[in-house]
Amino acid sequence: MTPQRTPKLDRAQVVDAALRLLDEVGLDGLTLRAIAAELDVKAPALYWHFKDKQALLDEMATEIMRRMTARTAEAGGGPSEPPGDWRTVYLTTMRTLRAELLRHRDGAKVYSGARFTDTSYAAGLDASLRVLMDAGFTMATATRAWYTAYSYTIGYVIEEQAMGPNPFAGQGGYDVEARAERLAAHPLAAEAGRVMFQDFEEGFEQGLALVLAGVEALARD
Amino acid sequence: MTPQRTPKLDRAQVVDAALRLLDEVGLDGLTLRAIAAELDVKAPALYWHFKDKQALLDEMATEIMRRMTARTAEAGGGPSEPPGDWRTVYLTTMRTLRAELLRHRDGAKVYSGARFTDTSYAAGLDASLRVLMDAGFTMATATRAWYTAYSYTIGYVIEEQAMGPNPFAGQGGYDVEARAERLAAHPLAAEAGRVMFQDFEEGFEQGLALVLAGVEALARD
DNA sequence: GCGACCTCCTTAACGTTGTTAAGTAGCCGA
DNA sequence: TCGGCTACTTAACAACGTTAAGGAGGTCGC
Repeated sequence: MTPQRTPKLDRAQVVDAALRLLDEVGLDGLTLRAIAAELDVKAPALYWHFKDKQALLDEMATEIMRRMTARTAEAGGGPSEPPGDWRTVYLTTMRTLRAELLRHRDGAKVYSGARFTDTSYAAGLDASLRVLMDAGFTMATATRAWYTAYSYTIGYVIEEQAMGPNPFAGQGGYDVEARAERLAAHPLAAEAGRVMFQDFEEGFEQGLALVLAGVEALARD
Repeated sequence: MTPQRTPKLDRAQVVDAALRLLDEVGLDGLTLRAIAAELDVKAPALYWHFKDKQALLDEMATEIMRRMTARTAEAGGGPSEPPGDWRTVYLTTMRTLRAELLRHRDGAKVYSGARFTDTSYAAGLDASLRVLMDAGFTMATATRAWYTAYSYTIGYVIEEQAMGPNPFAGQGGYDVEARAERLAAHPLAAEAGRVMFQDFEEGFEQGLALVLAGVEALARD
């Protein structure tokens, strides 16, 4: 199409195209040939910019992380603004993480299966921990509080996205009632399915509030 | 080797061989040809027992789940025995889940990427919820308490196993100090790495205790 | 202005993968 | 003895990640 003069591609363009394609075809359908086609290029061209497919996936995960820290920073105010309550920062960080993972199909799988290609996550983590420690937490407790919510969020979104290819389908993605019928012999488990898989948004908030309550309980030891 | 008379294989043997091979080669190396070779059989033979590879992976995840519920049941006593404190049951369930995921290389990835092939998980879930509700929890709160710890455990083990191919290597799998040096500009983030990645066993326990504290806080609303 | 060089892509190909089609050895009931 | 079912084999296919070799287009030295 476009005649394209000098360097057609750079790493950022490839990552953008790959993330765009991911939403259409999912992680299983994300082939190098398809990504290359999206960029009007042949597959081996990608090897000029990335060592192999895993390196591209790593960069995609890093990009997701960067967008999350950027959004967290603007939500929580710049470094010179007065930091809000540590609770607000804590909740906002995890909500933003989930939102950014949900933004792409199989986002949590891509994210959790990769290693970051740079240390740009450190600034955000540092800021989060600073807020907690300014509130009186020790290093160890602040880290544990952060990592526990982090693990919870990752695990929650993985389960959430495993329910259906498109999380935007909401309660339509998975037939909760059919599940309940199958489990007629175990009424509690059947009813639990309705609680767990009906409203993921609300479910995430409740679990996150639970974790926060645990942090507060630990803080007043 | 063995002459093998009538039906050489059944589904359970294939699943066992696949789980055994998984520990050696990891999820990426788990090919149908390799699994078949393990069973002295050619790859297409597996299609007699499973619709496709995903069906085999689903069965593997289901088997992991079955082993977990079995171990949880024997740890928590049979259905007729007096159930211990709900806290004990809650903690034991999640510890057993983690232990069973760690038992196989990439166990958490296999587990979280699959759908159960039967409803055998329902009995265990039912029992767990029953204990919580006998302790005074509502249906909604008991479910939320269970699913939050479940998500946390899944997320934690995924991160844990992502650190290195073999979790048994312990602190040797990932160079924590090299990470700290890279993050010299962000001292809190650097130190956090030591807390998060040094001792996964202890780290899991602390996070689990945190979640439990949150459940208790919610219980006395 | 010309050849050498570097950048960035293409064409061609390789080995491996999941999967399907077709065939076949052994058993079982009629 | 025959037909048919079960449980496998052999052969083959398209698609995948990846590598090797080459070529177009620009830049630089001289």
